[in-house]
Amino acid sequence: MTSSDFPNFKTHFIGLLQQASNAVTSLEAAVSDIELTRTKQASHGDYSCNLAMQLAKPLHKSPREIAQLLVNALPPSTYLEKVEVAGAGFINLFLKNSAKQQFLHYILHSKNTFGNGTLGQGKRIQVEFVSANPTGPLHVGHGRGAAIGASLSNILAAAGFDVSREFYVNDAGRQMDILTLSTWLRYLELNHIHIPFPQNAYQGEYVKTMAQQIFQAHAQRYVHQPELLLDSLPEAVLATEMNTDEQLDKLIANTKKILGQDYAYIHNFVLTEQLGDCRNDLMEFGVEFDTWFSEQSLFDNGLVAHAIELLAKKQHLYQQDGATWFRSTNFGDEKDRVVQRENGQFTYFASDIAYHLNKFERGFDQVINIWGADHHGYIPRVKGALQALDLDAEKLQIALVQFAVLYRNGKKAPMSTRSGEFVTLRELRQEVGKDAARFFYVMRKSDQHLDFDMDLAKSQSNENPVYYVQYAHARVCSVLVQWDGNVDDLQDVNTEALSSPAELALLQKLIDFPDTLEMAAKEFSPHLIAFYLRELASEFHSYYNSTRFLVPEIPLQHARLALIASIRQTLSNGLLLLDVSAPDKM
RNA sequence: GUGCCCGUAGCUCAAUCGGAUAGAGCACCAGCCUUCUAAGCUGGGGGUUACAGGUUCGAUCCCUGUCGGGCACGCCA
Repeated sequence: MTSSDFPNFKTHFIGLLQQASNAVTSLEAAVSDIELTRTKQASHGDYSCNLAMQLAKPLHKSPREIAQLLVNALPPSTYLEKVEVAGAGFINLFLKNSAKQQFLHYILHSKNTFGNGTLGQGKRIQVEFVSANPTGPLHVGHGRGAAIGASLSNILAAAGFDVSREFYVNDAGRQMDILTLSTWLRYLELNHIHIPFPQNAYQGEYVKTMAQQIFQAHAQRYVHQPELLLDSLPEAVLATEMNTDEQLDKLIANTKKILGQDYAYIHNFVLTEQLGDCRNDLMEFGVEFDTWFSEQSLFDNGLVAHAIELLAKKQHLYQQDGATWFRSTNFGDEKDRVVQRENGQFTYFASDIAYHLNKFERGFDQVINIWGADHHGYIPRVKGALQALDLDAEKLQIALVQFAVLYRNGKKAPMSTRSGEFVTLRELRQEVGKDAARFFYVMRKSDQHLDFDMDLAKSQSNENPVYYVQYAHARVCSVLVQWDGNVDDLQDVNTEALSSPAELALLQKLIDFPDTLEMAAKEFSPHLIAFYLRELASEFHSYYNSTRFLVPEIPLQHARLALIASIRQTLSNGLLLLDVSAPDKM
């Protein structure tokens, strides 16, 4: 038997049920998408089908009666032990033990490709995630998007998609100007020039670090005329504190005027610095991108103006109060949106339209944005813009990740980048470790709120579920080392001896892996992989405690070793999807 | 005020997009190491799925309402 000729049981049985359905009912009454689910109880067989219940109404017969007709019409299968009608009209399928036992050959031949599927059919899919403003270190909230995006990308790749990972760099906006100003003010302080530091500028220590770097490299090179900085700001303000947006904007404008060409240097320095830090941080978290896409480049290449012109040409824009508006209400948005301000500047939305147009022009079959839940109100206008440009908005799918609320010392911790009071992703990694953090993040469904208790995460780092899974992997490795044989020799051994309930349950669990992976890809749900791994590890640990593997009877020993080697392979493949290591020893 | 998300065991979360007796972990109680790793295993108590109706063979899931929590509602990014 080779790895490629093993059928997907689920697909195989759905095909048989489809044939039975065609024999029993007419085309118009037929159910288009036959569902086959795994059973929760062994007495219900391995797979269950509710087709008969769905056909009860159109056929005007009782579900059990239809179920029996379907069973009678079911073509024979070499993998089926028996088929039963049960309960309200379920059709329960029982897999032959031999089919389960032989599945191990498939796993051991497939090795690290076991679980991979063809759902994606090589379609090009882009996943954009994190895309945090490069104005400070990533915090634990960004970590969640990073972990989910990276794991989902891996899952989609395993499911047969051609995945491109992208980080959208917001390097063109006001936030970058505020960071530039903040750094310059700190730099001036190092030159003993003290100007009140605005409350709403970036307070973090990392700003001082960057100022220090500039100071060390260039001394007083960028001091210029700081006395002009406070021009047109009322004296009264200076006496107290600066904390309004208008004051901040005035400071930025003055800074640009004073520094002239040198403004670009500082701006570029802080951007490069923060982006480098971000890239490094993510890399250490196991998250890498194929493309870092610059927002500024959209302006530099005229793509923003081009996108807006295109909308104008298609009659979706109008002028009001001196600004240019996009009629997004025509596409389900609750109000129209400004794309170009009265002062001629394009809005963030305008560059986002250009960005999404560009994504589509790059020819992706599907585009996924992983956004924080606070952006949900933004979806209708972006999809609306795509529709207005006569693009297929269905190709864009937005996966919302709910907020992570951080608790520290039993209290809600602030997470504002501006104030500088936040727990960074780097701190989290150092305190609980990369593996534990990555696993912890995907242990929850992404559209569920996440309570992140730092104290718990730290104190329980030894009880984190990730160690439970890794421990199962290490245990198998340990047994195989003591067996002292070649694992490849187990690929085709006779596995008929695996007949205990625990062994058959484990076999079925392994068979579930490809289906679980496909489901995770379809539903954008990495948490399914994490839960699957924990369940598989649980069944293994239980089996480990009840059964000896290195028994004298060689056929039995080899069969059991083939089973645990397959478990190890599956754990390893699953952990790899989450970028969690699979250690040989613990 | 309007819109979106959510409410499941003491706590943190699942439940294969409407299926059979709603499941795990933590915590609590009682056991298991001279045998392949005890970061493990076995057993136990824990629930009116926020509440009230509705839809149907069948509802944690779909619809309506109430209560409670989060988020978003800018010519900010």
